[in-house]
Amino acid sequence: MSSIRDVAKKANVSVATVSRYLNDPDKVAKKSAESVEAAINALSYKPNLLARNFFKSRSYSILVLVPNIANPFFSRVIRGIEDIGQQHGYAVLLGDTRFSEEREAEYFQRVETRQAEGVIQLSPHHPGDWSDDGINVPFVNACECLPDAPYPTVNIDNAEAAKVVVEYLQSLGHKSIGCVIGPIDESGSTPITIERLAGYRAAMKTANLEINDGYLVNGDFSLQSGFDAAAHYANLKIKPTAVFCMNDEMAIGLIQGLKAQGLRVPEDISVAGFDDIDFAQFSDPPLTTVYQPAEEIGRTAMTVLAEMLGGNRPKARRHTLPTELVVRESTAPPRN
Amino acid sequence: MSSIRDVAKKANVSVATVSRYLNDPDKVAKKSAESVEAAINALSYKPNLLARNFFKSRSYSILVLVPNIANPFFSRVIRGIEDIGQQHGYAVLLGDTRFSEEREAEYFQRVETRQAEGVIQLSPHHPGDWSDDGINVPFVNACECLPDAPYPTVNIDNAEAAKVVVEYLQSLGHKSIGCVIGPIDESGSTPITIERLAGYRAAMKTANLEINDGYLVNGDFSLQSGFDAAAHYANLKIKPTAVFCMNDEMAIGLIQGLKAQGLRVPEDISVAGFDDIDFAQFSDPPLTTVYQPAEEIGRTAMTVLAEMLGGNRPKARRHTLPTELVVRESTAPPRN
DNA sequence: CGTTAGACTGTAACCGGTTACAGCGTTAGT
DNA sequence: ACTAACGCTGTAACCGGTTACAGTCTAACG
Repeated sequence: MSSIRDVAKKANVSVATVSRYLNDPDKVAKKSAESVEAAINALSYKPNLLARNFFKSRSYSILVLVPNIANPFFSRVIRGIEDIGQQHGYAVLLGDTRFSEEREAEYFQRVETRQAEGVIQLSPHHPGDWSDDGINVPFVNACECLPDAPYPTVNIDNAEAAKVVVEYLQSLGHKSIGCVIGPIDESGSTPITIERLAGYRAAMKTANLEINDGYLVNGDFSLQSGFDAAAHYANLKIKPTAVFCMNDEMAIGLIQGLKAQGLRVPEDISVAGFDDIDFAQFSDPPLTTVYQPAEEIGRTAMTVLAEMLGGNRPKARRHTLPTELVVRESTAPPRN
Repeated sequence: MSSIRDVAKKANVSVATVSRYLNDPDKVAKKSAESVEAAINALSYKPNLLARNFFKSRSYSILVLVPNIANPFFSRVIRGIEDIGQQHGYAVLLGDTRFSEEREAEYFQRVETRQAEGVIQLSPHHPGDWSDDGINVPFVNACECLPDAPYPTVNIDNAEAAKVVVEYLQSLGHKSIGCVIGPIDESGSTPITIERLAGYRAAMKTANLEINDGYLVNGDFSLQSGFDAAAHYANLKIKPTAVFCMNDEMAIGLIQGLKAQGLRVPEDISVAGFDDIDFAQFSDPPLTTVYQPAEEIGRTAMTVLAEMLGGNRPKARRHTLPTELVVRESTAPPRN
């Protein structure tokens, strides 16, 4: 493998000239530039970025911590991150933590050892979970943000969005509205579940509607857990006439489960989801849900991180992106 | 930021001793080890891996080129790659190429400049597309392999798997069997479409069944393209009684499209997919498809790449993983 | 012609690890 | 007591870029 010194020798110039040619060609005389170029081609020289990055003490990489990359919502966020990252010259290091804090910590090491310059976290964990002395690395949280986080966050107004969905169900005339919730951690670090639940409760309270026992079912954001929830609802003596699911997978699973139980959607029970993943539009019936700008969340997070890495204080600490209720056919007025 | 020399000074030993302590603690006397440890803690020293990697001329990263990370099949493959990569100490650099060869080339630069040690390609492109002198970097292709590729490949027997699906449809009594195919590149570099099509044709030929004009519809692996294909089939005078789709998204889209056209699945038309993504089980009706071991493909690809990076010739050049027909309810015998 | 500014270039130090090699002290063997 | 072997340690070169600084050459100016 040829080095810059080989090129310099071949081109009869100094290494400094070669380096300058590579980084700022205007600084070298045309004649030198030509012979350097020729030497580079002759040796098919590629600068060793390991060396450059070492000297500059930069890795031009950022780490994305994601609990599950197979989740279509997260993978869309990552697309957005990747897109802007690429534009700024940052490579994306993937950290699929599989909900394991151990793996998360392992990955976080990469930053402390300079292999990544910053982190975008898609889970609700604080980086303080691993190092006591606060956050000493550029860090942005997207999607699941703890309240009053001491770092920039990019997300949507989960409580408000959930409230809008539930209010929409109420506007159709529903009074018994169930909810399939996401996982709840006893440590309380599951903000999106908590926030969306708060939105649900707020909407119910404002409308003076009661939340019966059995309306709330635990899920884990998977299709299967939505499917399983159907059995629970089917067994209730007084069934809800509508169910809000905290993500689209659970909603789609629930719809299938309800059908398996002999219930029709939306005639017997309306179902609404959250996220608006691609499949929402093609479920049967097409799913009423809340659109979350997944790629935009990723793009914003990466933009903010790039700002921080560029040495600037990010302009805003909290970025709240708009959501939009998408009404499709899985919701309808209740039968009288 | 403290360096190894700071630690050495504080611990009253040489940098060599500190380095040895970090890499092979048995080599240093207990007394030295203790003072080094104390110094490391006092300074909260973290070795600069940029420096280490530079010296060792290794990045401990591999690059994954994927046309679209938001595709649930690919993201499962990546999970597998990531899992094994982590075990071997390799970080995964994500390269979402968005089907752009330009982006692909940009990412490939990372390898030539030593920022990644090897590549796992999930598209059908040869690395030779970018550099003329063949493959000089550890390279593994997964999912979409060109025939006679001069590098290790990990995939399934696409033709055989497609044949099995179509034969299953035939065994139900179907004689008019359509096919929603994937994108076909005029340059011919779309192996999975070509192979699955070959399997479809082979099954039809063996059964002495004709492939009418209009049976084959172009798709692009998206839900929407499957949905659109439904209109085409609905407009045919003689409709197929069954349709094989080259992936599950198109199959799910097709089912919804057919319903929108007033056709019932499977009563009027049977539909089969390919991949067995999570949503297949929860479509309505649940989708008959071919299970592809996505994570296992990723794991195998990473294992092979790690072998190559370890300096070993990979034991096998071609890894063909088994598939399995998964019969669900989107397929049934044709009426009368 | 002398001076000076400006364009370009080369030398060598530097980044922070790793490691070859030489040197030291201790112990064991004769 | 001498030597050998062994365990441990420190010095300094090295990896391949970047860049501060000093130096050379040319052109323009008075």
